[in-house]
Amino acid sequence: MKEIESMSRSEWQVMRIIWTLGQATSKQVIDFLEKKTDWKAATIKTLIGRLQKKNFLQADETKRPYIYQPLVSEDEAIHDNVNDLFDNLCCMRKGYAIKDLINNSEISKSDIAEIIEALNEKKKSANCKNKLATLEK
Amino acid sequence: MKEIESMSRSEWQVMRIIWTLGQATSKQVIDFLEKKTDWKAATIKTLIGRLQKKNFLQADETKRPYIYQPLVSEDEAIHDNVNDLFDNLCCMRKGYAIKDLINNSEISKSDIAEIIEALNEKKKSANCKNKLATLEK
DNA sequence: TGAGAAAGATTACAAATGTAAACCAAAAAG
DNA sequence: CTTTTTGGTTTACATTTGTAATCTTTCTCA
Repeated sequence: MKEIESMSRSEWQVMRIIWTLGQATSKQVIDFLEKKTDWKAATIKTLIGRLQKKNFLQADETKRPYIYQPLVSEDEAIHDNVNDLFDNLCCMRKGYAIKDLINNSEISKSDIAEIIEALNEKKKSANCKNKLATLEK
Repeated sequence: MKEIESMSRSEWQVMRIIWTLGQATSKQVIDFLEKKTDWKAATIKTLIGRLQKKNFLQADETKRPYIYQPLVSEDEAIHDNVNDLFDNLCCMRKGYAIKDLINNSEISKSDIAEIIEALNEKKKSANCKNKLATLEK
């Protein structure tokens, strides 16, 4: 598995664009990010380069404006990030955080249904460690 | 509001301990982290110092082994982090990610119930933007 | 009270990151 | 075909981060 943790915060921004578009040319990435941030084109180019070096991005170099494609999926990346955040979090807080997250997220009705489904499944096996236990290795 | 984003990954580890304990002496932090990581005591001291400088930690200096207290709550920090991650994520993916998160988390039965409650509330107002809309500023 | 241990402060330094200009090669335009 | 523009590569440099040793001030215990 790839080390998502080694992706820096600005690199993450670049990946976001490419994930959403599926693949993209540097121009596309630059156009989007110049609107959203005040980075110069050169900066974004650097970021793309680093992402390639770190093997998060791959360029199809057969035709000229290269087309960059992600080598990690957004799902995988989000998964790693969130889990890293939630790991070692006592379950009371997890519950709270998930609720908070849901309250702040737009989700579709069908997804809501699926999540409730998953929760009902969970209910069967729910059990909880105490606060301090979460600090142990 | 504080800029949680400026907390580095190792600093986050330190905060974790202090959040969980409520407050802590450097020794407590060091003891925990020396078990969990291979950082030297000096390293952890540096991290504590930086957290103070960044105003995430405050030391009660009235008595001698200082007692360090968080100046941001764990809930707030988690909230900022997760939301930052989920922001600009199209809602299909949010749904998926939340489900994934739930599947990988231990949560208590009562929290599960509360989350389901929150979801039912959400259901009423569910509506969704498309993928590309998430890239706009 | 004096010596050693513990805690806190200062200094150090390499690697990663943020930020970008400069340079070079390929494509588009005239 | 030359010129211009665009995309890609290299180089640059300050700041932050990871990692820690050392120095200094307090405690503590003999």
